[in-house]
Amino acid sequence: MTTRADVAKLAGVSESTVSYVLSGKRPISEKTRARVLSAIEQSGYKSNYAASVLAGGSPRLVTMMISNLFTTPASRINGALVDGIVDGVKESGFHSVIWPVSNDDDSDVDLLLKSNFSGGVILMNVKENDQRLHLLNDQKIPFVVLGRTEVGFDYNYVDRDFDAVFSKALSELNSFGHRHVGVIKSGKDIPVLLKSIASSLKMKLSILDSSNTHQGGYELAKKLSASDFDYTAIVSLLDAATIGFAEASSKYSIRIPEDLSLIALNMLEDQAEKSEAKISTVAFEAYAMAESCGKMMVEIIESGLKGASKKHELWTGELVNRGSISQAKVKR
Amino acid sequence: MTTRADVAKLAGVSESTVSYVLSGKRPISEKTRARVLSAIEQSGYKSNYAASVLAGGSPRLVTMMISNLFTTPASRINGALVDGIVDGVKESGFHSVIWPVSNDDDSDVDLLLKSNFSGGVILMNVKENDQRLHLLNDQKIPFVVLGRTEVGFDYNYVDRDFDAVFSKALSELNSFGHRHVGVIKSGKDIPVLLKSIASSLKMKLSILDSSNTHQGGYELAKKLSASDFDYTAIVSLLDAATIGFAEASSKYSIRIPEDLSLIALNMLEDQAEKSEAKISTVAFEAYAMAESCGKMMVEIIESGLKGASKKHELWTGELVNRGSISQAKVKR
DNA sequence: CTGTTAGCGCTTTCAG
DNA sequence: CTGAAAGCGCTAACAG
Repeated sequence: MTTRADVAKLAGVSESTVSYVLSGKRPISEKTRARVLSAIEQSGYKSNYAASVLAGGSPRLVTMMISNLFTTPASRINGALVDGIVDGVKESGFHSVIWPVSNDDDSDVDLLLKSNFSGGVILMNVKENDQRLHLLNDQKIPFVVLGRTEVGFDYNYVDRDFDAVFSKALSELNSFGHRHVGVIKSGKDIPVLLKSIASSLKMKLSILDSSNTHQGGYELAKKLSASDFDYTAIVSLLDAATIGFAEASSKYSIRIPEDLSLIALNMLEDQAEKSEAKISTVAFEAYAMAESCGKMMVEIIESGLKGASKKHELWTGELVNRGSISQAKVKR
Repeated sequence: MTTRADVAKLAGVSESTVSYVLSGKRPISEKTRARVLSAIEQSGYKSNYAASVLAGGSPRLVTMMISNLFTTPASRINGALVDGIVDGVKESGFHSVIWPVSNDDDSDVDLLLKSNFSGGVILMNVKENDQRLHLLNDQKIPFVVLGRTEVGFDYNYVDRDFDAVFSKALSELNSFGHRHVGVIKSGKDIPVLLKSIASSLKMKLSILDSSNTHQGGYELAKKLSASDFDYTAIVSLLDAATIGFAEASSKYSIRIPEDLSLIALNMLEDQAEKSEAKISTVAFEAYAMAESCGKMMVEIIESGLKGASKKHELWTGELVNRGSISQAKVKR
């Protein structure tokens, strides 16, 4: 194991100089920098993470805490989010790890805090009043949430601006003359935001309950085709189900009225792109959003003790109208 | 931050004594042990991971390196494997993290090796002659592979015993009188093992190419129902596709001959259980297998310098016959 | 712009 | 059975 002492000797400088060319925390002449760098190269020196952390260097590692990583119905969103964070963090010169947590056992969270080897943590899939936020906040560990939940104190997060997202979708439909809109989602309640926007636009909403799977959407389509409904457009909050729904007509010859408009809200840009049925969407730039979350995290870690300012970032996404069933104006 | 010094003072013992009650590496009288323990309790002392690693304590952390965590078609297997490892490792008193790696960029792997903060690494989804194995082996970092690949040297792994798995499935079918069997898988080649077992049983195999998705299986069923085939049984290597295939008949009224036997090989026990169509399977105890992998990893880390013995563990799984289409004997 | 040095908190000899 | 003390490799004052 070569240490920074070996490198220093090899380069003919002091040990601290080596540290400083590595951290860039103080000016170094080009000459010595070059010598040190080549010495590092030659010796195959690898910085020792534990030592650096112990000595007070900020841990160049961010931890993603994701519950239900594998239990949620398969949707591509989670993957895009993780990928985005990983890349965002990496671009800032940090690395990230995923810290698996049991869903209903905080001992894992505890352990992470104890071990204290990560510079900060990114939370995903937060539950209502998620206890982890409280723990992290109490321990004064830098964290940012990808998403939001109400906990009674302020914290850093980046999230989709659902207000704007819903507005965009409903306004679009409204401008096409739609007054009664179906909402594809799991469960029977209507998101408050959606409801209030609809009411301000004087539009009526009906719930179309479905699981977020290709098959769920397919079955929904089948059910609808056999029923009498009087909404003229659909807004979907489920990505996988939307694809199943939209493809039901083209692939399995389920008869869905051609003039039924369909706008997906929680769907990745490229996911919509790849789907055979052309689904309109208020694009969810999950990857980019997560990437910015990663960068924000690093920024916060680096700003360190200077007082963690609470930052928020909201993402909307453009309305991408891909035509097909979604372009139809109301005829009936 | 309370340190072991604080604890020592509180308990009225030396610092090293605290360390030793924690590690159990030397005999401690019951009295002092109790005093120390309660001092730890009182002070809320948390051991500092970085310091412990730096001082030469073995890192109580194992790293899972999983490529393609999110790009592979959604199957429940990966999730079960990760969960199993996490739990297995945890039971041994270690913790695990997932180290995201880009698919075709070894810099992530490198970084992990450099930082050198994890006691060992578990590799999943290894490719043919996976470079990571070489890196890990060169660096003499303890690792075990969940799965197998040929790399030219011996290493620790736990894997399914496909030989036995294939044997079980084909023998079962053979005993029912089946002589020509379809094989659901991606791609057109037949696994060598499967082929040789079939030939020793004098059975003929035909490939049924499908993507490993519910829909892939569904479409396969549709295609088959419209074609003339003369195999009387199917062995499937794809979990998601198998479910789609089997449910095609019950849910979407695709006509599949009732006497067509179906045995799934890469399907979780509970996955088969939950599927509506009762699919026979040589159960893949992915969770349990992964759990044992995690334990093996810890064992190897702990055995430490004593020379890393190469261990292998093979899992088969029982044939679970759930009836329905799979119980049919050959009639035609 | 560079070197010296005192720790970070823990593990582990060595010496009772 | 228990203590004292020497580092592990690095960071960040402090001192030029």
